Amino acid sequence: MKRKPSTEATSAWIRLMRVQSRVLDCVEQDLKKAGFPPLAWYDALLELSRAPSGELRPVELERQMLIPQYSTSRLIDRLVDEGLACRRECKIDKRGQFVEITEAGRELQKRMWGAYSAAIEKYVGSKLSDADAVKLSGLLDRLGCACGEMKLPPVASVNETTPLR
Amino acid sequence: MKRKPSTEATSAWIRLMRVQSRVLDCVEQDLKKAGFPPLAWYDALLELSRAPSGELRPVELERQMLIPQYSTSRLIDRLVDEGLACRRECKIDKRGQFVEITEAGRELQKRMWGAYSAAIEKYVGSKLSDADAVKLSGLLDRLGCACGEMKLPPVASVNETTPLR
DNA sequence: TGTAGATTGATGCAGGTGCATCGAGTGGGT
DNA sequence: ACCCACTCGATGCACCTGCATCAATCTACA
Repeated sequence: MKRKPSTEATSAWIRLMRVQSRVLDCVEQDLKKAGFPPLAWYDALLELSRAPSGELRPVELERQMLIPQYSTSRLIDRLVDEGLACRRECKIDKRGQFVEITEAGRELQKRMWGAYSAAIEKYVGSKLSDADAVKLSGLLDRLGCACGEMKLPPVASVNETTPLR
Repeated sequence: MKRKPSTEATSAWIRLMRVQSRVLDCVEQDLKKAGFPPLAWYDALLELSRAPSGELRPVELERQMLIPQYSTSRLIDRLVDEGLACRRECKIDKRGQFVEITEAGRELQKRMWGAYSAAIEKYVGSKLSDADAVKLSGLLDRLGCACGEMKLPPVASVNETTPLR
């Protein structure tokens, strides 16, 4: 229980940290250079666009995106400010509300996916064979399930317009 | 050149993003609960402690840690504020300076490694066999070399007190 | 019904990050 | 010696995050 981490585990840890920040940086940089907002916005827009009638309770969005409550709250503020979503009252629970994606939001999400998917291909797809990508996913999954309920919900439904981070 | 990313690549990307943020969160949480500062401080202290005579130019530190210049500058401010390092003038280049780790800094680095290594064992070591950790490292390396000069320098020298992120 | 406790979402504050820019200092070419 | 381009490190600004806390509302249960 107090074992020292193996050199291999430590080395994997180091690479996990370095490589993901590196790759994420590259992808975000590409998106930014194309004039798009941060990836978090994309994730939120995607979740909203996939929801029935394009609306979600903030609380749902929060759970989908695995980000803290206050973070969701402010992200919604920004989306609303930019006209990508709007708040709608929730009649069944007056504490709550619904957030609905606008046409502009849907359109931005689709345009971002173009740049996003290209970046994924550039920084991941072109570096790994499909088989290796599968191996990598498998190994990562084992780590993920480690610390708490790993929630990787949209994985099954990855399709043309689907991915998010 | 304009290929669409494979489902496998996309799925690997999603997991890479989710799993690392999840695992990193867990580790940082453990350290924070033990009353330690953020991991970035540890990294800096480690680099300094490994440098000959415990001092580095900010510019070196920056290159070791792969973080932007302004970030290094402010991290050093914080370390100095906490008495973990001190600035020393650089006689050979009056633009520059040296940052030297203090005894307190060395001591904190060692204490953090205790908690840090335990966390790595808990969230990585215990989830993967050595063989799988090696496989994971290999796959990640291929991704890393992707976007720019991947600099994973301290990897070779991983030993008892070594790891960083 | 009444009330305690949980849930929803917002916000003030402190701190961290990215970006642009600055002033000081160096070094190479003329 | 001079100048220009470059490097080094700091800093003002906007924004983003984490934390703690708040008010409003809902729910469960006595």
